[in-house]
Amino acid sequence: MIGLMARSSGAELALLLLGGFHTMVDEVTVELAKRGHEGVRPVHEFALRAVDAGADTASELGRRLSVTKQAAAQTIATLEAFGYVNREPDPNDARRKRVRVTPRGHELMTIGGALFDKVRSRWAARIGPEQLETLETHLAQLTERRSFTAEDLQD
Amino acid sequence: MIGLMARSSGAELALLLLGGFHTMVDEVTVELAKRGHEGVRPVHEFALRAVDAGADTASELGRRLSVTKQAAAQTIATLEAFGYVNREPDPNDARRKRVRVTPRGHELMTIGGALFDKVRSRWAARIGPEQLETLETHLAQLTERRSFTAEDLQD
DNA sequence: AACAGATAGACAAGCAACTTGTCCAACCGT
DNA sequence: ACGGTTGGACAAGTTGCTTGTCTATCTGTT
Repeated sequence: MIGLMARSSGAELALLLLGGFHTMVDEVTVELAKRGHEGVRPVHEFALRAVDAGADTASELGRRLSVTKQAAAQTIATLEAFGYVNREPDPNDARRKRVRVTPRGHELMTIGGALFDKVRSRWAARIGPEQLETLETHLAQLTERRSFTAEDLQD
Repeated sequence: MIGLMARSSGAELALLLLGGFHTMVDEVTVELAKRGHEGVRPVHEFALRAVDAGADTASELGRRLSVTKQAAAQTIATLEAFGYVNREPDPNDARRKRVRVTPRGHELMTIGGALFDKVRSRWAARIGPEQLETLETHLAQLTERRSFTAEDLQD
C-alpha cells in the first residue's frame, strides 16, 4: 500500500507540534475576541510579548521574531493602530523609534496570558504536571538554538 | 518588573510547540531544495501527504486540512504545476476531480519523509527514544480532536 | 420523471503577513 | 571628515488563505 510507504513518523511529529500550537492559539484568539480584543491574531500576541520582553524597536523585533525589520514594522504599525503600543523617538538615537506597550496592550497580554495558562493547566491535568514540564523541557532542549518567528505565527 | 508580570508559561509552551515545528520543517525544506525540490513549502509537503492518505479531491483535502475547498484547490493547482500531482475526472461523479500523486510526488514524499525521520532520530538520540515517544503520545492526546490545517503550515 | 437540496469545483476579488528593493538619516569608529 | 553600518520609511510583490458567486452534477423524495 503505497500510502503507507509514504508514512513518516517524523512528518507526523511535525504535525503534532503544529496541532498543539493551534489547539492553544485558536482557543485563546476566540476567547480574546469575546473579551473585547477582536481582530487579535497570534502574531500580535507574540509580537507584543517580545516588545514587552525588550525588543522595543522594529529592527530588534524583527531579529527576535526572525522576520525582516519591514515585517516587524508592519506588525508594530498594526499593534499601534489597535492601541496596544505607541511609538516615540529615542532620545539617544534619532534613527530609532522606541515601542512602548500601552495599558491596553498590557491588558491584552494579561488576559491572553491567563487564557494560555488555562489551556496549559488543562493539559497538565490531562497528562500530569510533571509530564507536561518534562515535555516543555524536552521541547526547549530540542529547539534551543531557534528563535521563534512571527512568520510561524501565521493565522 | 512589568515585563515579568506578562510572562505566561502557557504562551511560552505555545511558542515551544511552534519552534519545534519550524525547527523540523525549515531543515527539511532547505534540504529538499538541495535535492532538486526547490520551492516546496510545508503546506505542499503536508497537502501531498494528505492526498496520498486518501483526501483525493479538493473538497476532501479542504476538510482534512481545515481550510476552504477553494484554498485546497489552490494548493492542488500549485502541486500540479510543480508536477507532484495530476487531476483527472472521476468516472463515477462528473462533479469531481480526482487528484493523483505522480512518481515525482512520491519521490518528494520519500525524500521529505526520510528528512523528517532524520530530524526525529536526532531528537530521539537527544532526549531518549522512549521520552520522544512519550512526548508524541502526549501531544496526540492533547490535540486529538483537532485536524491539522494548511493554514497552520504557513511558511 | 420532475424537483429541491446538497455537493464539487471554478473563478474573481480581497486580506494578512510576509518578502525584496530602494532610499535617506543618523551613528560610530578610524 | 569620511566610510561603513544601522534604523526606519516606503513601495511593490508573493504566498496562502478568505468570502462571494455561479454552474454542473448528484441524490433523495414525491
